[in-house]
Amino acid sequence: MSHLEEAVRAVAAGHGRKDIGEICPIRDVLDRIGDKWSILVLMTLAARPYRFGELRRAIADISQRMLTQTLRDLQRDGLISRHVFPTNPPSVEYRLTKLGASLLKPMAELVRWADANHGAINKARAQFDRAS
Amino acid sequence: MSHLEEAVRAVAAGHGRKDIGEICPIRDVLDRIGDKWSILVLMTLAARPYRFGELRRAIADISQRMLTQTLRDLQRDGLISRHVFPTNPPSVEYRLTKLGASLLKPMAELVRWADANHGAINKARAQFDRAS
DNA sequence: CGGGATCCCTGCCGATACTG
DNA sequence: CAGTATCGGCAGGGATCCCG
Repeated sequence: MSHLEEAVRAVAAGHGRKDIGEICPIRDVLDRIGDKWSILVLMTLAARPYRFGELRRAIADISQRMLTQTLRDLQRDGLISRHVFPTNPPSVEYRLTKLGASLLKPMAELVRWADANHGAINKARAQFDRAS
Repeated sequence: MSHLEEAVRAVAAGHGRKDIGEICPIRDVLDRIGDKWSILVLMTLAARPYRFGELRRAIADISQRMLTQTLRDLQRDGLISRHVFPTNPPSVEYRLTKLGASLLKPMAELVRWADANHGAINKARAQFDRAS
């Protein structure tokens, strides 16, 4: 919890900067966690390597534009690796890096929490909405 | 990890629905985690209850519009509670609920991960950017 | 003090069409 | 197959003004 307190105090101090990312690497990570598709891609790749089209079919709702962009961002952050096989037609495979795999552990904690508590959340929402 | 696999397979199956939230409560939670201010507010409230103006000063970069909205959403989800004291001028206090406090634990894991690995991420980014 | 209402602009993201 | 390029809608969120 001391990391939290640290971050909090850094923010509380104002710190003279505009970009929270500068004082708090957490934002950086959360921006990736928070975006619409990153997690889904990482979770899918947790099972095994996938090719582009495979991923597209596996996630289904994602547009190819977003899949491309998400993959590039994840690769840029070193969370997945990209392997091109110069076949014809070309074939590209994506897989988790060690870094990416290590992120899955804390993420699984969050998933477990969500799974265990989304009932309570929905109840709270219903009650809140009833009161207004 | 079985929850992950489950979610993955549910998504992979297509499932015939458009809204991921319906098949995967994770999205619900992640949307809140991912938004710009929720976590910062929760982390701040982890230390002690805060009044509205106090929070505003503590987080500093947040606009009062977003603070209001973030607090309402968090309250709606049952993560924080709101206590009005009919003094003059009025005084409103926010504090974590048990549910909110329980979320802080898995979040701390993520924070720890981010803290431990943002160096590797930045290195990966720099290398990726150099290669293009 | 603790908000609500309004204006406005930026960036996310989907749809579509094209390329090696 | 595995992308890139372009257009456009619309929601997130900042700035500002107002109110009890």
